[in-house]
Amino acid sequence: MPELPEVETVRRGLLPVIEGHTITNADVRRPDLRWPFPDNMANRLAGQKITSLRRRSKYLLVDLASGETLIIHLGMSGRLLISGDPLGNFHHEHPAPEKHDHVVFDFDNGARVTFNDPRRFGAMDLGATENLEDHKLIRDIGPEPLGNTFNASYLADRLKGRQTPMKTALLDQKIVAGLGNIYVCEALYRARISPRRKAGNLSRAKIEILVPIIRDVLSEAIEAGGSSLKDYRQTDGELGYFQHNFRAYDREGEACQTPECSGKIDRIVQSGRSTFFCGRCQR
DNA sequence: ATGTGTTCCTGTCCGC
DNA sequence: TGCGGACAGGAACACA
Repeated sequence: MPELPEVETVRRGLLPVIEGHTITNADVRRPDLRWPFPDNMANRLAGQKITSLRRRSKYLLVDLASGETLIIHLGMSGRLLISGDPLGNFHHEHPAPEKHDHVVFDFDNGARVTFNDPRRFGAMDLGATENLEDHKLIRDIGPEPLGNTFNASYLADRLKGRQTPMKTALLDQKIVAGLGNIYVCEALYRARISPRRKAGNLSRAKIEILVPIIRDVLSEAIEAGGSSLKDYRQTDGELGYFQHNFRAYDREGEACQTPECSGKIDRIVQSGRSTFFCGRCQR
């Protein structure tokens, strides 16, 4: 469920709490999430200092002093919760483990980070930091949408000849990293592109419009998440979701907000997932 | 290679 | 209040 902006928000919230700090203990409370945890994960984490905390697409990359990187994916329902008093705001005890608290990390500064994931579509793995680009989970992912290599020329090239609908193309992590169901709907809505439009048929002009819109949608969401970070203590240290106003997503039946458009938001299903769009202004 | 459907798992919500 | 079905922010995998 968390898409790129939510994962980035989690990264930013976690950064001041764990970077430069050492994991004193990792409590691995079940053998797997989506896949089995790597061999000996708890021992490979214990005693390790966090040298940096990065993000690639929807993956959090926790670099360890050992030369390994902990790769974390939140799946649909994964959350990271911070407890303790790492930033010296005020004191409280760690809460007792709750249902679906699968991995608990304790740090030398008193912080505790708990990975909670009811549906267990999340994942964790360890890989050599040096060769992380070649890791199975990372290697085929397309460019970061907020980076320079994601531009109209690149996207045009990737969409060329594709029969798949635009909705599906943008959800494909090999084409562009980090977009999920919500932000694909939002970007296509703002760009007035039909989610059913065959990817290979999208005009160059529309691609030129779409690329900066994808950037805007994601940047705005990160900013909204960032502004909620200040208050993360009040929200029980929960990182993973935040409130955001969507213009099309989950607005079935509501009036289209596009100026001069008298349409309403419809819901259709594409490759098994809900798409929200306005059939009147999105072409 | 490209496109599509299925699958993993739990929780919530809505209609009867 | 209970029950069944639809649905949920992901993505690997199997198969046409």
